[in-house]
Amino acid sequence: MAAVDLTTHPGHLARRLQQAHYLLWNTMVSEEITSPQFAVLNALVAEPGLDQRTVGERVGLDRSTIAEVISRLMRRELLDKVRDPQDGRRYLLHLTDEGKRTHRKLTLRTARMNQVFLGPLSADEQTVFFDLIQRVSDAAEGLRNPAEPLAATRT
Amino acid sequence: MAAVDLTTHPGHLARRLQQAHYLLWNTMVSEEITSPQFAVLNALVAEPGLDQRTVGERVGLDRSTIAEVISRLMRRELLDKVRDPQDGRRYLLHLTDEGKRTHRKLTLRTARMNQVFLGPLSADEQTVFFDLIQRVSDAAEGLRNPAEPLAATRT
DNA sequence: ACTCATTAATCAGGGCACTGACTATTTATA
DNA sequence: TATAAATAGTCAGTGCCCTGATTAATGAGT
Repeated sequence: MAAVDLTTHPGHLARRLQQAHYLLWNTMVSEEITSPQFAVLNALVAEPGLDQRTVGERVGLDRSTIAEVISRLMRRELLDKVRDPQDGRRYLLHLTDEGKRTHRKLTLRTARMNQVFLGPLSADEQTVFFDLIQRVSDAAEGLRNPAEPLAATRT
Repeated sequence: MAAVDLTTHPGHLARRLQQAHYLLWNTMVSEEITSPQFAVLNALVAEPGLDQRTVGERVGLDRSTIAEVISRLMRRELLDKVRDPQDGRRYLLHLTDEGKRTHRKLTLRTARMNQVFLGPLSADEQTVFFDLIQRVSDAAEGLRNPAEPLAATRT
């Protein structure tokens, strides 16, 4: 009795959206490099020499996941990892030439894919789409660290 | 050179949205039962006696993933699996009493969680949110079986 | 200097998600 | 009826994603 309608569940919709994206990425962008891997390449193009933790922060991956993604990128020789001489705990990350080349190539394809993906929406709707998703994500993320507990409490 | 802004990439946003949801689910709904597992329970409340493949279709999981999810639910004794006497390939799935109880309990919690999750949006915005995500997902899903190769050349 | 807390990274373990290859059963057809 | 095609489910392999425990290096306070 009383089954719910999953199409009114944002979590379910989020999962479906990601699956749809995964599918399109695979056919239109790359079967080798995944979307999270591209995000890491992109972060290192923007800020070469970041350490692992910070890259994870930039692209939204926790310490364990980022370690795995980086090890795969290293296996493909798309980036290098060097101990920080200033701080022996850190590894500093840099793209190889091959890594930069790959990033440039995929940048074009992702742009095309995004157009197809968002094709069903008008320009205005696309703006709203970004805005709404971002606001929901940010708010939920904000609940992580009670820097600003919404449920009262001050002290 | 030329790093892109990931906040304009729907795939990246979709991933972040799902992560945000995962987090909230974990804290507000259950640490034992996951959102996909709940979706399976829900499908079987709506239509008892479905076979594996069809359940997967209902909740948007492929044959391999649904098999894993079901085996976990069976390990927790939330559902039963019986060979279809009419068709020896199929397994027919039914919730146990415990499964029904769990579904009922989680239904309440997910409703509360969805309210928090969507809290940042007005009622109108929530409607738009569902509509936009759904349209994008459906369209991408429709591209699954491309009549023509979209990998290379377009004409 | 020495202890102690913090921090970067790793590891173990569990779960989700896909593809491609394989088994077993059913069904269509030659 | 014998065989071929289709279908349900499993298995192997890869990758993403999280938590909790551990290790190594740093930095602070005494």
